[in-house]
Amino acid sequence: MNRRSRRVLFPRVAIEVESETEESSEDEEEDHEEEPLTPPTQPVNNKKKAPITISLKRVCKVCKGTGHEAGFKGATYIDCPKKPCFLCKQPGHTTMNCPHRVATEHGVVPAHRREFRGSLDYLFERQLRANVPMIKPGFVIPDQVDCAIIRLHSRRVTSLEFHPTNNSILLSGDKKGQLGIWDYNKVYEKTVYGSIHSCILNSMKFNPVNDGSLYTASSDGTICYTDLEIGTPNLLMNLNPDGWNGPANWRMLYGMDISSSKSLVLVADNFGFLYLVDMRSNKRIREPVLIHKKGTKVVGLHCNPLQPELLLSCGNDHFARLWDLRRIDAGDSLGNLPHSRVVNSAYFSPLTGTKILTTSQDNRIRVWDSIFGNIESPSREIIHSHDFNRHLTCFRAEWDPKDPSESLAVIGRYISENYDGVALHPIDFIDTSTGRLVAEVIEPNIKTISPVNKLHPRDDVLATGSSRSLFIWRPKEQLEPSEEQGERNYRVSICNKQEKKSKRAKLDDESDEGDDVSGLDLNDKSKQKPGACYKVLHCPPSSKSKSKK
DNA sequence: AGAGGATGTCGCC
DNA sequence: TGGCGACCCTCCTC
Repeated sequence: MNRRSRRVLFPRVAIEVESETEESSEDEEEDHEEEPLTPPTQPVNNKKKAPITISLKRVCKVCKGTGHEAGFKGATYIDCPKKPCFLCKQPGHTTMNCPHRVATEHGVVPAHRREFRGSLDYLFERQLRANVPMIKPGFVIPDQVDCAIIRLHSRRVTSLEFHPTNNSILLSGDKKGQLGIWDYNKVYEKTVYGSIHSCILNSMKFNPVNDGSLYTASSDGTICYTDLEIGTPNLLMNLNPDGWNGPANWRMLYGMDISSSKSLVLVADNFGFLYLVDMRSNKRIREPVLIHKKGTKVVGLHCNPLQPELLLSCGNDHFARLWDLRRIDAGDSLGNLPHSRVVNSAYFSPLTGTKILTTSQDNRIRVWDSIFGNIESPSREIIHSHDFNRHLTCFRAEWDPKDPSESLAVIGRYISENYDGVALHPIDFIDTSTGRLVAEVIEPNIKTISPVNKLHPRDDVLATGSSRSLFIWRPKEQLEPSEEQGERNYRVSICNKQEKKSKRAKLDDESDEGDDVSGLDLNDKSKQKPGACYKVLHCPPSSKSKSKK
């Protein structure tokens, strides 16, 4: 086709310009000013082509309407006013002035006091209530990055687990199926096993009788059992023995837990089925059981810490479900916990196992105070921004296993806040008994969202997976005081491309530690060195200057 | 610096 | 029930 005929066939182009002369100061319109806009001449032979309209009006990126704009203005995001609030999902206001955003109570919707008291309530009062401490201790918040490992993984982190006996070992799984092992007390001691799985490592659990080995479940449809010293995976179960036969047949494993008293590995797939594998014989026992709506993903499984027969599952059918492992059959759950959208996670409380904490895509964290009562509605709903699934690992609120009152939970936040001109996504510590936001933890160098968080079972330590990097947080008061106010050193190890690049530049003979670089931005790749100890500006949540307009 | 791609859920037909 | 487009405050690579 020559140039001439191309022009003839091209549809008519109309141009709309902003009518009212706005205070068009620095805006991008000037770019268009001199453009030789296609002339709407020669409308020959273009009857069938719809005219193209080029609009120079300010258009909202979200609703395409005029008169307003949505998007980032500096570090503050402006919502489209025509959409319901992005946080609480209610119409009539935007996230910026959502009452749940600025209130420390974070939007708690308590359940009505129930008059009904069944026999299980009495059982709870008689046998378990005495073990539940009534006085809540002060929370210790790990709010200062102590060390970090940048780009340990080549894809985003999907799961984290602390070693059950070695206090400073953190395991991490990623979207590629790789397994990272990091001793954060010796920051530069890290290993990545690249051939455990072929895609997303969704869940990992230690063998309760051998803490040197790990069970992992993956979207490749396998469970692997790996000795951490050797790193060679042993295939325990493979749901796709015939390879790829299209998405309708490819089975992926998500939720996994271990019932140590029954010596079982419990794992569930993306079609709603639960599989039971005996840990002694490494054989599957009984047929898979449909525990959620057929064809929907079961994303979480959790065994009750005190009652070995109780299992909690959650999934994409908008339910968390309670099961009795002694008689588990399709449709025969002990209880169903309804949600309005997908349930990302559901956990029993870590000590007594009598509470349930769930995270749902509807931007709500729900708490059931007693599994023995009426569980049709939660005791509390806590509004919290975590509605995002694509591109990111799902957000999950997790209990602090050290909190004797079983009320503190940690969860990353999707929505950003403007901290001194930088958009940061905090990690929230929430008192689930009141919904109060106990702390929002940030670090100016972590500019990516931190959906994966794990609190240490014994130490006051928080591990965070953010994009491909890992961070270890400790309470400020437990760290050495800073030399200058507002600044602190933390140890950083940088991996992957950066490491290779640095080796090429013959920097690898430099000392691993003590390489202070003042005011370094970890995102500024040109200034990075491997194994350096960076001095960063500390921006504590208490002294942050949130700009709330 | 900016475009493009990977990616999961949901509602509509 | 299945296909498809919309969602839309990501993050990485080229």
